[in-house]
Amino acid sequence: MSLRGKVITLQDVAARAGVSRMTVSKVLRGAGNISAETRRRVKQAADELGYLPNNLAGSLSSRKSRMVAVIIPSISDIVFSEVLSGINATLRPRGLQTFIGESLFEPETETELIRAMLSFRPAGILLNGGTARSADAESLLARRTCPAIQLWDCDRRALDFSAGPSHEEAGRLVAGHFLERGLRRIAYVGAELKKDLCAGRRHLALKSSLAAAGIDLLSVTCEDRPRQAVTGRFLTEELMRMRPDVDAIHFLNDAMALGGLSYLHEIGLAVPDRISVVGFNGTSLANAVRTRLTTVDVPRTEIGEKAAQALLQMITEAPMVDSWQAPLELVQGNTTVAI
Amino acid sequence: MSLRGKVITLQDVAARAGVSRMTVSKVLRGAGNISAETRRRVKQAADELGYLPNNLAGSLSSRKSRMVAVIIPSISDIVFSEVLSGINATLRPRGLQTFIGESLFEPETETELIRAMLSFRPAGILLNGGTARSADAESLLARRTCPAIQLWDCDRRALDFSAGPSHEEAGRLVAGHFLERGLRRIAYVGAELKKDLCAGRRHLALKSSLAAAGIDLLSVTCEDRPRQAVTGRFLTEELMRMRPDVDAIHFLNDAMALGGLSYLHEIGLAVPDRISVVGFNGTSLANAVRTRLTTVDVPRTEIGEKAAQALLQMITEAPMVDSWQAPLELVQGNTTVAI
DNA sequence: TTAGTCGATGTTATCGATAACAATTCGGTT
DNA sequence: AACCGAATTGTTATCGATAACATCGACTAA
Repeated sequence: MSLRGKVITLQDVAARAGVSRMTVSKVLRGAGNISAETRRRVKQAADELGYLPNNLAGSLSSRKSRMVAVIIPSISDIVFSEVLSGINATLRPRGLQTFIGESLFEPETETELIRAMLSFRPAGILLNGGTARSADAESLLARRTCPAIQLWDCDRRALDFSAGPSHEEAGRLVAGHFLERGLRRIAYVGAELKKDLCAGRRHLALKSSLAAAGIDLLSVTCEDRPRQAVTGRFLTEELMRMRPDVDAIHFLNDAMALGGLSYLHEIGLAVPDRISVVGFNGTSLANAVRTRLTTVDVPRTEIGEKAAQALLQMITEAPMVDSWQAPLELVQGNTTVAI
Repeated sequence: MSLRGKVITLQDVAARAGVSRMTVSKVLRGAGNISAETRRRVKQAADELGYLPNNLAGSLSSRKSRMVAVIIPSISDIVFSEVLSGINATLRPRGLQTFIGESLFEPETETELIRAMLSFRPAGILLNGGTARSADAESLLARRTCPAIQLWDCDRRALDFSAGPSHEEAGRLVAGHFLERGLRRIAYVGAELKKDLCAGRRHLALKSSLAAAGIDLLSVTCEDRPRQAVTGRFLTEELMRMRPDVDAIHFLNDAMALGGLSYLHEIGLAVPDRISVVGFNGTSLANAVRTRLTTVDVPRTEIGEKAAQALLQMITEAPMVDSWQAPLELVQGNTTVAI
């Protein structure tokens, strides 16, 4: 398909306004000293011609960019999309445009995205910390010419700044919750732990905290099912078959926890009296209409905001710290009605 | 913050491999006839130097791009993120990278995104059809130099191709469902209809189909609350106060329907025996663990795939049709247990 | 009057690649 | 030996902007 003819360039605007290219460039960027009259003429000419600047040329020439690359594992996961909202809300008013890529938790896809995005020489790059990073990705990042920020993970301090919770703290928090209540037959239910490294670290922290108290954590996980409600339900069924006397379960996330909850409800186990259930993320707080799940609330939007603020600081060369640890809060639910 | 020194360019690779810039360019793009030995040397030199092509320069020079711009209203809305998955899955294997922007249903934000993305001269642009489009946006699109595709809306055929359902058909489908069952006290519950034009058209189609059967649709909507479960619940409460004898409700989407459902369950109204409830999207099919809501299923992933396929065709100049209408299916639920 | 200053605009080189075409090499023909 | 065409590699111009500096006139100060 072929679309209209002539592309309007600075030169065309300059000709129409009766000035040089440079003057047009300055007017449109709001740079330099240009008289009011000339500004008016140039703007009018640009409008009349419908001039659209070519960012490829502009950024190439100035070696500056207003684009920020963001790579997250999954767009449909509300967790990441809320982090993204925080990023957008902070960057957009400052004139920076975010470009989003989805890695699907796949290291190769992430690598390709990093390559593609860096090849546009962005003003900054924000990456999710949860994915395993390929050697190629590491070396691309090592040679970057813009600030890089790690999201969602504050334990692994790889780049210029990190914003996210300590997943190890999260694991300990949940362990403490169970131990305080004197629970001892504790299980963990999760999926795709090999892909989602953060979840993996929460799991390990839970396991070792419990081990320190002489408790052996029973983990029911699988790698080939999605980290969603249906899987939570399915694995909980398995768990209850294997060990019907379990009295506490920590789920990888809230979605899986709600799935598990529905099964526990169905077989008549009272939550939290007979069995304690804890999710992760706090997404259920916003979504649930009746069921209030006990969960670890993570300030998702704020993580995005802090990351974006850090980026802005780095772009403007301001001095700064190198990480922001998101506060975690264990929120008690009222789970008597299953979903 | 200042990041390392020298940026590696084609010239550096050329020098190290002992060939000209042009040869390096050809090798790395896989173009032209280059001897195996030269290819080897060039690739090795590029690897050793850690060369990363500068897409700004490349695309500027060739006036070609491998980037595809996608603008959706909301990233956290699972509906759009599933469309996106279909797009990504189709384009990525063909070497096209998608860059995503979030318009938040705001015409000005959408306009700025269109401007920013077009100024990178992408290979194509995919836009959601649901948002009102500003005059500026229209004129930017009119002057585009790449194919443009409209997503999620097949009624308004503005661009080079449209992929999505007919929202008017959806409204009629729901009307038919109610009428077949002899229901006559019918209500509609929705939010932000001014922003989401597609929802608005579904609503109007429902209203006029019912009017044709002599039925007056009662609409309970508001503009200042999110299109989510809590709002569905809240508006359903209002509705039931205003008109307790209502026997059918169509909700803007599944999330709102589930919110409404929980309230109906709470006040003891049996669904679907006493009152019929229909959602929209079919997202509940995947998410619900126990509650199966009656809903209009939209093939979200497939919409993304069809749109991406059309784009690929246009890029390669192949002849083509100008729209794909997504099939809709009204799926019966088993709603006896509220969420 | 004359240099100095400032504001407004223009000139030239450059950013890092690719297109289009030119040049070279080389084995095979006649 | 001279020539030819295919395969390979190089040269030059260009993409559309911006940086850095040059210019020019008007106005001020000595």
